[in-house]
Amino acid sequence: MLVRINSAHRRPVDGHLAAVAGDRACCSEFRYRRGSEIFGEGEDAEFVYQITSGAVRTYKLLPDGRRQINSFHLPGDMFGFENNEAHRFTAEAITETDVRIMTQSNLLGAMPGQAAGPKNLIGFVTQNLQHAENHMLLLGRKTSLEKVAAFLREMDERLAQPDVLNLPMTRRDIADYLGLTLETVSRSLSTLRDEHILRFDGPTQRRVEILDRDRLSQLDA
Amino acid sequence: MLVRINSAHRRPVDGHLAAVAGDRACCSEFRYRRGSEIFGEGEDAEFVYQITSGAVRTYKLLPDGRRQINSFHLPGDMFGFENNEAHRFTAEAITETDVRIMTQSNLLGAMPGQAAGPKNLIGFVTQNLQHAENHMLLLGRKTSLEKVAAFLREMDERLAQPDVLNLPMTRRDIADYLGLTLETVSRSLSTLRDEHILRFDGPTQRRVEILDRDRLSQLDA
DNA sequence: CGGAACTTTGACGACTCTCAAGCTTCGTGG
DNA sequence: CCACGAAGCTTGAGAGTCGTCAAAGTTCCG
Repeated sequence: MLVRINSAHRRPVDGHLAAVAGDRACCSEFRYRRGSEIFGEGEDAEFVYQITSGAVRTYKLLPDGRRQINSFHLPGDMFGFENNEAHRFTAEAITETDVRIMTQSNLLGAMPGQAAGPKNLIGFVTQNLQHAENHMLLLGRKTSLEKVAAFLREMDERLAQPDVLNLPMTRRDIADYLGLTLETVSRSLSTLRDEHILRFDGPTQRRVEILDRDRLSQLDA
Repeated sequence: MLVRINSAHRRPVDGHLAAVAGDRACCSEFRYRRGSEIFGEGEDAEFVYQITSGAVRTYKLLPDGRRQINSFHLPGDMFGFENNEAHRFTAEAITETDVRIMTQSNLLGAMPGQAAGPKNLIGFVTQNLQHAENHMLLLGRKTSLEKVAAFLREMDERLAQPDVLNLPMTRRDIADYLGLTLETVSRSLSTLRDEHILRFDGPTQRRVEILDRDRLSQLDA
């Protein structure tokens, strides 16, 4: 379910979309409910998205339902750019999520064609590629504990947390990101808790405090 | 070991590098011996490469030596483009390999800044990203037999073989590409042979004839 | 021609998955 | 605000897929 929350002409205040597009022809804002689909694999790619709040998962499915999550997207992240082709994966809101939207063609048209830098389209696609390359190493060659440790380090870094990680995704999401089952994720987290590398904060199991970043790094190969 | 085999001003006759660069400022040619390194992870990215004959593997290593091969590169393929940064993985010649080389800066300078199409840099990086996304699904969620079947389908398609696949890589290379051990790859191939889905051609085990593409596809999820 | 590299196959083991049960948390509606 | 049902999480026991270790045969290359 999609709810429009702003006028189509509201101007963005900061972030990549504005930087990339040169702050023009931008952006509608939309809100997606927890679990709702933003776009589906195979659909024509009409828009590019940037998260203002919430979190998004992008994934592929096998015919029998096995799922591989490519990446999690957090506030500030851009996703859905497809270079004038169909979406190659599905995007869903993990929690209630607000996004800015602009059309792919506006983004392309607004792009000056210059070379390097993280703010242009090549830099954007290259960042995704780099993440995918690192993730292939994780999926193909790391143990379950190493995978979970790497996941926590990634979230720790991306959420830039002073204190407690507030994970938006379920154990199953984490499992499908790491190529594990949710039980194995749970067991690995329990192991890290027993080793006093992390602790769970409060009643929920989604709030995690990293107690020992050094040992966490050691575990991640 | 690197051997120069052509004048620096030989003009390319076809393929991506020429198309991308607009057929100018191109290309020296070099030959690499079996197993020699073309560039190393972390090195400054000076050149972009296109294979004229042979095969190349690109991979990352964990500190303890576990290896994940990102991709195999075959004649016509371009690799090594890094958008003005350091190489993110190592590239090695699998067999004796001839490549065309041009500098990254020439490639960037020669690029007109326009938008879509598979022949420009964004299209090139996007192709790599797409391959990586498919490979994450394979690594995270497919069984050993599905992985080997997918590998054979990929090679069958890319080598565009009328008859027999002549695989340049060892079982260990295949294993490190699929996130398996060489023994598991060997066992899976034997299973496919026993099922009359493929047969080995001649004395070597590197020449494979696909006997039943339909059943091979079914096995690949 | 000889040795190194590669491949296959077997036996065994272990890491991770599957299946299951029970508990906790969350979200919705009364 | 509380209650209830659904969803999420943990933990255990057992099984299975794939990895490890080992040995022998084959191919390749100098």
